[in-house]
Amino acid sequence: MSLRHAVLAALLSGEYSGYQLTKAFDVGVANFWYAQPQQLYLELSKLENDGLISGREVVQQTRPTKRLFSVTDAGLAELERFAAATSKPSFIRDDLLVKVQAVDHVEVAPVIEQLDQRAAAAAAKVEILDKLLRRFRGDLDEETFLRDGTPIGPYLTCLRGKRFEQEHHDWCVRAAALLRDRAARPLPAPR
Amino acid sequence: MSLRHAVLAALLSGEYSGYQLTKAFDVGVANFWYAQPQQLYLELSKLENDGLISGREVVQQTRPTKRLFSVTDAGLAELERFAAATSKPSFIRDDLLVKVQAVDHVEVAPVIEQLDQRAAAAAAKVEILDKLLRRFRGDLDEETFLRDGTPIGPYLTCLRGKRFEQEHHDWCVRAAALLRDRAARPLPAPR
DNA sequence: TATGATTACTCATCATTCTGAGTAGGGAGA
DNA sequence: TCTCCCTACTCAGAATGATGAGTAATCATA
Repeated sequence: MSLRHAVLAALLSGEYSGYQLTKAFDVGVANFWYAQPQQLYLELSKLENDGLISGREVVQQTRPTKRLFSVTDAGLAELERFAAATSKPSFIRDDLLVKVQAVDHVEVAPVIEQLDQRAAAAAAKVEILDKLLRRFRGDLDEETFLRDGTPIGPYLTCLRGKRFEQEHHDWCVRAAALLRDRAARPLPAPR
Repeated sequence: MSLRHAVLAALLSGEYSGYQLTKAFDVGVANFWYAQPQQLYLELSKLENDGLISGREVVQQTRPTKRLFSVTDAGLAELERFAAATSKPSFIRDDLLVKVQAVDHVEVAPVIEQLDQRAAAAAAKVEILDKLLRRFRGDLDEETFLRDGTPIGPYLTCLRGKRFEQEHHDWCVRAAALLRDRAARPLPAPR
């Protein structure tokens, strides 16, 4: 039950509509959770029913009416409780890694292609996150911001996300180059 | 539907019983997937029913009888198909990151404590994976192994896992130190 | 003046993962 | 000898997440 808390945590940065959240979940928030729009809308209504967030309608002339949500005191208390509870260990769960694991026994070409695609996507993500980080810290340099800037939470998760993407990128590039090289040269037949 | 393929990929390295797999899923295999023992046993029986793996009973004197599974030709074909299909984007999904995201609004102490615990766990994981990597490559140095060694798949995923844990560790240590420092000094009240 | 993209959401259902509770025998240490 | 831990598994059901198919109005582009 943690999309729940991811949404709560995301709403701490201000009021958001479901739609805006779906956008945020594509960039910043995706550093610690990811979800489909439908899941977000569903979670938002559950959270509202439970009184952890409250929504207010905003009528717009040119666009459909939207509902902006913000965290209630009960929501904050729930986050407090959640933050103090023990968390599950983190782990990677990645289709592509499964494919690489099997690469000695299956066609390499499609795997290499996917590694290339991933590398490109990760690089793009790094770019985006870097911009986000710069926007967070304004004209402060990183060291200063980390010491005194606020909010520090989103900055730290963003930092983690950027590093993750960078590592992912580097690994993809390296693995792709390597597999390409091995495929080009004759090798002793894999068992 | 990918625990399925993770299990298949794991079984490529040889015959395993369900129990042995649960152990492997705690170390090497956890680099690309993680699952509870119960899930593994269930998945194994499904895979066997679908003819993707076949099991043989091994009676032991001193321990309970076990079943060792290996990938069938159909299983290999399924992996082949899977490897060529497009994969979903990877992302972090981590409770602790959610907590850090909210850290400006909740008690820091328990979050810091969890960061410490995570850092320690990640360091231990790095150790384990490093040993695994050394065992994989035997007396070859890394460069040579990456060029010519086999199997290369497990080595690459292991490498990725190690990097992930290392990054995770570093981030936890840094974030904990930072939050500790900020908590010790008086700061402008968070919004 | 179509066409497609964008904002803003909803509903239903399926797939997957997680959790708790058991079973059963052997070995090791107090 | 009592208890706990390790091997080796099973079953059922709850919780969580993913997917497909809509609705409906506005706006920009061709």
